[in-house]
Amino acid sequence: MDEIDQTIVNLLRTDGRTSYAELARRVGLTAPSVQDRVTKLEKNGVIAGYRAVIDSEAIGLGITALIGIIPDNAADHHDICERLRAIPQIESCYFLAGVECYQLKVRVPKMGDLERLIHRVGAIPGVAQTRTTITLSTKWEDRPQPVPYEQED
Amino acid sequence: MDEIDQTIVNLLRTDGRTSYAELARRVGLTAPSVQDRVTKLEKNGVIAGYRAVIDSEAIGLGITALIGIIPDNAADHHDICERLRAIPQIESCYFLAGVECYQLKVRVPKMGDLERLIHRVGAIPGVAQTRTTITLSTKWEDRPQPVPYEQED
DNA sequence: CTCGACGAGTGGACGAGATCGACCAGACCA
DNA sequence: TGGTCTGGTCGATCTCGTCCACTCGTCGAG
Repeated sequence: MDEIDQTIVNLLRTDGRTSYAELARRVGLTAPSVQDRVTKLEKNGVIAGYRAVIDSEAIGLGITALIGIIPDNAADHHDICERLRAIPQIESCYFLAGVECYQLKVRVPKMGDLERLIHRVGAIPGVAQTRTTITLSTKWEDRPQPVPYEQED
Repeated sequence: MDEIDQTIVNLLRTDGRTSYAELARRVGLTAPSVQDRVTKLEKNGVIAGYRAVIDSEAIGLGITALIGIIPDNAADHHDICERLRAIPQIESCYFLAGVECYQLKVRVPKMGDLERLIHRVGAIPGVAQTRTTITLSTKWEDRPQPVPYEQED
């Protein structure tokens, strides 16, 4: 993970379809060696994948909400986590330090879907309470910040 | 935005580097026509971009936190939003319905960076109070859910 | 000091993919 | 009926991805 790798990561982070040839030009190497570096970054898990960024409203997922989960004392966290994972509408799931020990980011087409989703989450054993907040607008999301200068891997 | 477009979007959403040729095979068209569709989807803003998914710990951003902002009565939301946008560590920013009218997702290398960040956010005019929650672990993040069956663009 | 192994990069060759222009078929409408 | 528009195919060409052989430092062992 040297400076060249960082540049590659930064470039792919802002445009995941940048070709190896283009990356090679930017970092001053040839395409095969860049490809080699990228392959290693993928193997090491530094690059976990590539995604198209989709406008969720455009594909009918107009409603975004945040759901906090307060567990009860007997909660089996592994079980809760697996049950949450099975719900496709939950796009992100964070385990938090606090009373609300999970926060979910969910997207649904309609309010009715959100209501059903909240009930489904609330019905998971170990979930004592949920607290849902609607997002009125997303100012921005997953904006890549530059890789800070990094020691070693 | 017909069924073929949805398939293309779903494929690119899970693997943003899928080639046009591969997409063409999957949807039963030729590469040029798929390319044409993708170009239109990009123009329409349905596809907003492509990103490599990076393991933030691997690049030295080991700490993720959620910061809620409670504004005061005189808050100028446009101004707050712009000042927040200027802070690179804020990867996502949602405008919420609730007492905490913004929620930020931030990533920093060290706890000290988080502390400075909280002070910086708290110093923005119109911000009455902030509430920060550390994420102990990210179970998953930005998992693409399939495009629901959709009426029209 | 020399030898061999190894990691990282280069250069060339070849097949696959991207891209462009020309052409075609069906829908729609005057 | 004929014109136009949209969305598709086909084929040519150029670029890109990918594999392989080779080179060049570096490093440790003998």
